[in-house]
Amino acid sequence: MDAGEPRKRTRIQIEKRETILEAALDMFSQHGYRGTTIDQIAEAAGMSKPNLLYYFRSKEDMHVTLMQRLLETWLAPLHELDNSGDPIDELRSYIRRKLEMARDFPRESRLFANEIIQGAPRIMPMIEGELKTLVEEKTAVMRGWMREGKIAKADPYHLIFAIWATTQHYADFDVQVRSVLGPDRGGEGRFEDAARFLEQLFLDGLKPIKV
Amino acid sequence: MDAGEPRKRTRIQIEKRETILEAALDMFSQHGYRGTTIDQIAEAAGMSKPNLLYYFRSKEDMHVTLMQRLLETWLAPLHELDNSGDPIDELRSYIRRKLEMARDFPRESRLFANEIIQGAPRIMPMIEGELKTLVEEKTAVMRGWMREGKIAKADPYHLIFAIWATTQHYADFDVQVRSVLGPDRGGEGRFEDAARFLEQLFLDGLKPIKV
DNA sequence: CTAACGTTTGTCCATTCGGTCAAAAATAAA
DNA sequence: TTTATTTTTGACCGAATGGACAAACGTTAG
Repeated sequence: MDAGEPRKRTRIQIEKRETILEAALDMFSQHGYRGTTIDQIAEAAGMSKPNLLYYFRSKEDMHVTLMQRLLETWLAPLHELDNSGDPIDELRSYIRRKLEMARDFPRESRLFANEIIQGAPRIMPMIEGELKTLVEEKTAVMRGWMREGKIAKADPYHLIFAIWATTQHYADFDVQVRSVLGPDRGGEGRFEDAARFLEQLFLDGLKPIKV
Repeated sequence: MDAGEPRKRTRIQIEKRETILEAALDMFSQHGYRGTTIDQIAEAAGMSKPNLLYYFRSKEDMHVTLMQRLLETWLAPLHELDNSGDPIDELRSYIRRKLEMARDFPRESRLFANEIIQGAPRIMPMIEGELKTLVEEKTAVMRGWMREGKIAKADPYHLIFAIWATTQHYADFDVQVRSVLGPDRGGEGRFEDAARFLEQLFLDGLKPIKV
């Protein structure tokens, strides 16, 4: 979006832009793009609307900026999936990292979910570009592991979807999860319970152990 | 919301209300509550805005009506989980039914997802009521199966979450799924692939088969 | 036909929202 | 200090939006 010159930014500009993005992330992830008003963001950021618009040309400008940063963070765990590591350990670690992201960056997860659910109107290119490329690379890795008999044969695309779905669920559907678990089991411990469960699910499934 | 008298409805009223709800479901599931305008719904329903407002008092009225119907449909598959059936078959069937719902009612799934992601502002009572009760009932069933050694021991709450997450993913994140799978694998067959994968995942997991 | 009731529409309104602008205030450079 | 530059704000604007309303239109029962 930045045209021409590389725009050197003041210290104040850098700081305030950060403050604004933080507030925008709060609002966008909670109310969605259309559901968020510039005034809301401005108030959350502790400044007036015209002031905010001095740092970001438009609402969409903020959203785009957030989205660009987001995908990077978001795909990091998958990037780390290492071809040369022990396959089972690598899968286990990937699931754990992804679950940690759901725990530590729920706003980012919801922002992403909001965008995808509504047809990814603003980030389709990134989905079809970076994300798709990375997934292709990692499914190839998994296929290798399957060929070597290190993990069971299964569709690697759907495996990745399943990992995404199960982990992000704890961020995106947080209120439902907490509500269903109730006050006693819905505390912070729910992530550890989830981690234990998911490890078992992905490694052993649910068939009874044969004796 | 209906006060006092049980309001007998004309044939026309019944039909038009249905048409409107259909259009509203389309719009709400695509653009979210705030992102949808009454004009959009009216146009999709083929009538004028004031005409639409003759059948539904307000935008929220439509949304609430949709939500109430939604949860019923949504929980039906879990309702069918039968204590007296064969546990493995029951789980398999539940997963399949849930996946079929994602395939056949993606708009409903997205509507629900939108609502939950944004903190369930309009359906919290239903989550804490019907949904929670049903989940408690069915987790008890599962615990019974585990006690009898019919399925492996695992946290039944998180098991239900995992089934919800993995199946609904194919509706809610549809554009991402299709985009990643590409034109050749992203066609209608993706649901069959998903069904196969999920069955394997939930029953056997991914550890290599011991020889 | 006519009265009663159900349906539809054009017009209007208050509010909200994204965004502009010029001018004031603060800050940094000279 | 003076000057230049950056930051902040109050006032404003046009478009969009949710909704009200009365009048017109259609339908049907008596």
